Amino acid sequence: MTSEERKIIKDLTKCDFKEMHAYFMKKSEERKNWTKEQKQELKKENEKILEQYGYCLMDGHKQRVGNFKIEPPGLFRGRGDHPKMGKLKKRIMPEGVIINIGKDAKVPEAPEGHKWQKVTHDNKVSWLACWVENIQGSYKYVMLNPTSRLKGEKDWQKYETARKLKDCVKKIRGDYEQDWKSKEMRLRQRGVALYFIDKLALRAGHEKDEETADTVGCCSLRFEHIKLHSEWEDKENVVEFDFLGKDSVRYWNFVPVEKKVFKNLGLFMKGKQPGDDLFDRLTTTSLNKYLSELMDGLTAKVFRTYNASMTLQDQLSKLTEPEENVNAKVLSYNRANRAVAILCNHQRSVPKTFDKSMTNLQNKIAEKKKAIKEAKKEVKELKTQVKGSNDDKLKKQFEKKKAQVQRLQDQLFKLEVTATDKEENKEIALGTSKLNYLDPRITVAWCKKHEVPVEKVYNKTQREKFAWALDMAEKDFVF
DNA sequence: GATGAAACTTAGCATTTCTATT
DNA sequence: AATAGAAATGCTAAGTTTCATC
Repeated sequence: MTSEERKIIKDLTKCDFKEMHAYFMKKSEERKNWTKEQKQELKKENEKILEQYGYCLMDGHKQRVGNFKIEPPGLFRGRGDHPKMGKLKKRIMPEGVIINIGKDAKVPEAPEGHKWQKVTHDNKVSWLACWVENIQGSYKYVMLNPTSRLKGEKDWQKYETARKLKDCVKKIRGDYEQDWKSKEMRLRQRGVALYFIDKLALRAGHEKDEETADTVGCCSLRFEHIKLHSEWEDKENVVEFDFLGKDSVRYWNFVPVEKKVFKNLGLFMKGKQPGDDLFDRLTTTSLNKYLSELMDGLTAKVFRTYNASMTLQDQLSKLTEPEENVNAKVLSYNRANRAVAILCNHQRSVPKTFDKSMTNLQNKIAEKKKAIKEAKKEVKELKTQVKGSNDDKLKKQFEKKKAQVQRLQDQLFKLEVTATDKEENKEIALGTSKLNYLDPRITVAWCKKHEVPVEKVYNKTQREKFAWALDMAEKDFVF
């Protein structure tokens, strides 16, 4: 609103937005009712746009660009209780866009009547274009698609760093346990924080300003975010975490900890009140500085990658039964993936259609069971008929029916596995960990060992993204 | 040490596309 | 061929990390 409008409108709850809402509902309804031809036409248009703007040439190789469309104007929502919710996100004009391109490359033309803010040739960064967004004043970048060589190499590097941590994690753990009894408060706090980051896969948690939603990570935990329970459900020294993390997703967990950790936390909280930092002597910068001294490339987030991938490997070996069929094995894989998602607190809201699709699935299962019952009955009948005759045709029919029963039973098993998987996955998101935390070489090696086609666990895009790991499938890789 | 710019990864949800079923 | 439901993809916000400057 303008300042004039703000004088008139002071309480949004007194505004009636029904007309606006109806307008957009109508728009979306209209779009839904487009004819097949119109939809085809739109699809073609989009393909043309992708062809023209969706690729770039990097070191002579054609690469897919990730986000080549400028973000359109609109109302900023933000996640959680965001102080800037509802602000107008302005349209970006070419005059606000910087182009980063090879020295000798042809610079794309700005839209007619406009100029780019600047054209640079910085080959030390990966972005192709950038602009400053008006809500937070932060930079937005046009970068390459995850399937690109550049991103793939970066991804591989990330997992190599995590693998390196494996060799020194024992020492690091020993060190931070020592720090729990240090004379210096700073070191005690660092020791406990690092223990949380390692054990619970918490994010680093840097300080944020008042202009963003109030969320925290490990280093920014405050007094009110934990509660100490000397006893809780027959366990001792339990820490209750309750805070909003990235994207305002709630982290709520009861964790039994070592006595020394428990006592230290009591110490850190002494004399403090809600609003005070739990780790007042610790910042992400100092923590990362310390970590980088322990191992080249080590930062707080490496622990998340490391523990996620280790959990996957560990759970895969525990859950996979070599004698089971492919569907059962895929369920085991998903369960291992799920263990990681739970560790990393990757939640999702229950899909709107969850109950309905669950019911549908149950109906299918019931139908299948009925079909099996009937087929079995027919098998039985045929069996008695076959016994009393020498009819080859009848015998063939009998064998065929038996095969059908087997097929139906396989289908039933698959449905039941799907239902179990779906139910267990109701409020858990697997995608994030699969895409960002799990070393694909573990997955690929598991597929090979257990004769599960890679397609069962990675879709097309994922296979493209992890092409570098799939290529290594010939070698037996152990994390 | 504090602060902010810069560049990159990670995140959940809405929309779009695909697939199976009728 | 139409349609519903599932799966894939797009979108862009929200993190982490590093580096420069005071």
